[in-house]
Amino acid sequence: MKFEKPSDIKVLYLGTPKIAIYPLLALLEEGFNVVGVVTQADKPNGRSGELTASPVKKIALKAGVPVFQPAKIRKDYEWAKELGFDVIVCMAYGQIIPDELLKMAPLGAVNFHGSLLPKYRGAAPMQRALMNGESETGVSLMEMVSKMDAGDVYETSVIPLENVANYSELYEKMGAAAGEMAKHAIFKYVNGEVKGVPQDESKVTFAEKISVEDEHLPLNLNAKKTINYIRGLSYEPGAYLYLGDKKLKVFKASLFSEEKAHEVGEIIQNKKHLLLQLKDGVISLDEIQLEGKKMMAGGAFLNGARLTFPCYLK
RNA sequence: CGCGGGGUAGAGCAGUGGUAGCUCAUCAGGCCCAUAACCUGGGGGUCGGUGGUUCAAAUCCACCCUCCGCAA
Repeated sequence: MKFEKPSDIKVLYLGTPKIAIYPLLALLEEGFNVVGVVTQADKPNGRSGELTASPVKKIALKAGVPVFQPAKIRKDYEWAKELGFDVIVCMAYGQIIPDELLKMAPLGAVNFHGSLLPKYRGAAPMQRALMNGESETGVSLMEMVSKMDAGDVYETSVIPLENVANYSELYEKMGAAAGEMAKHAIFKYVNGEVKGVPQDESKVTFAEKISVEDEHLPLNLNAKKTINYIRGLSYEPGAYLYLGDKKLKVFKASLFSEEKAHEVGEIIQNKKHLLLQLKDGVISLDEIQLEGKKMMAGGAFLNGARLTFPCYLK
């Protein structure tokens, strides 16, 4: 059975954060018949505690698409039976989707994943790729199967990382790439025009979720790895070190010199740059934020910090 | 009523009742082969807002606005 045009195809879309709006917008723009959007429940936002709808929900409401927000989709998916859809498209939904629900889509279920599979399966592929200093990553359109991120890959789009400043920038690029792919790839997929390629199990790696401990910048890495580590966590959630008992987040760092004249973790006195000694060189902390303060340049921080030397970060 | 830290010169900060300061930036001049270095001098602030206490408030009290960290 062939579909003549996107409007003949009934799509159930699953997604939650900002990055997941790109494929949804692309599908809507192309004229797909999006019969439902599934997203995480509204959550209290920040200090105010106001309930806030997910970015994907906002788009769905604006487009007049019915929204479903099961607290636990593992148990709560009966509503989907009456919906009647041909295909499931997913990106960053945030819950594991039960096989029974996947099977409800006669033409299959696909997911946009933020890595070049089989590398970086899991929760934080973009951050891990940057932290590991990869030269490229990308987005993969893959079949959803019960094993996480293990399905056949239909299409990939490569994103070079050389000029990507940080995770936030990659996040935007990844979203845009997924959106571009969604414009044509879903239509080809439902018409059976693309062939799934099984993942090479011997090349599988995992990108574990970023934990609270991960956010604490380790000082035993070399300068290059440290800079990449910071890059992978910037601007959200931000890698931090302790200055006294306060957290000092570092959003951007650069190599300053290869000197090894001080102790690892020591701040080196300098008028313009906030310099940190590492085991194989000195890095400049260019954009930082002290707990309770705004983000600022390292030099600006030095103007008012009144540090007493020697001073250490840990 | 989740916990907590801020809002003082363009930037970053100090200053808890008595004529508003520091570092950087900026402007002028000087030194120097030269300089982002150094020296001298200058400009720039109704101290988030409103009300109150006081002879006197950036500083104490009340309320409000606003920014941020943690936790969710």
